[in-house]
Amino acid sequence: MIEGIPHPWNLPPGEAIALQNRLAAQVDTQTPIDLDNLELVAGVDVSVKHDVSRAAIVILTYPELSVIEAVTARMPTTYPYISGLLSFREGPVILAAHEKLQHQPDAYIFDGQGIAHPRRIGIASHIGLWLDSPTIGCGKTRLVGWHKPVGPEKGMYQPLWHKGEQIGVVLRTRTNVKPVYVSVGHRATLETARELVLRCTTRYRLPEPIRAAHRIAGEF
DNA sequence: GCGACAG
DNA sequence: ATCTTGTCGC
Repeated sequence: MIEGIPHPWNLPPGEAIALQNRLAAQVDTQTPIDLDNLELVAGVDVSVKHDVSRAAIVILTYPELSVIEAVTARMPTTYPYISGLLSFREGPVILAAHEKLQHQPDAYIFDGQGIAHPRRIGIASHIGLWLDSPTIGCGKTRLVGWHKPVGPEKGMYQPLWHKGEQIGVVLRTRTNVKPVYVSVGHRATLETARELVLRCTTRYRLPEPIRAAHRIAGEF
């Protein structure tokens, strides 16, 4: 049972923040993702052009990382971009795309944060709760938190801290290339989240599921 | 008041 | 996110 879900998405900032504070308590950061029996991984991304949001969800086999399904959805962009409230802007179009999915992935990797968020409920956590599924946040830049310098080689990482707690890791996915921000979305542990992101990364900075989703979300 | 601020 | 070409470095 998940209290507070479903809920409306077009909430004024003040109410959106109050909702986040209620939902954050229900995010599961203790259940490991079963990497040994993982078969399908999904990548989620949204592009916005001329007030039209386009979401893409791509399903890849694991560990081969071959794309076997890709769905998209588009709708007018209504909610403004407000730092900390990204899920209210991109959530609806992501869920619309999700309804078209034929396969059921074992885990989703989002372009954005999980609990590495001021109220511990970034877009990956919020959508993870809504779908009651394992999700991981993998952002290209930092929203909140601080960290020591990350070693230069692929696989090295540093804890990401915020208000005395570890909210994620800053992970080097490619040697000598700017690291990414990995955090638990929902129904995952930080260790399994970091491991999956790394295992889904080949020769580029971003993990394949996100690259594939980004590519498709940006198409015409 | 000043600076920060996912996509 | 989006506006936008070439260019430096491994």
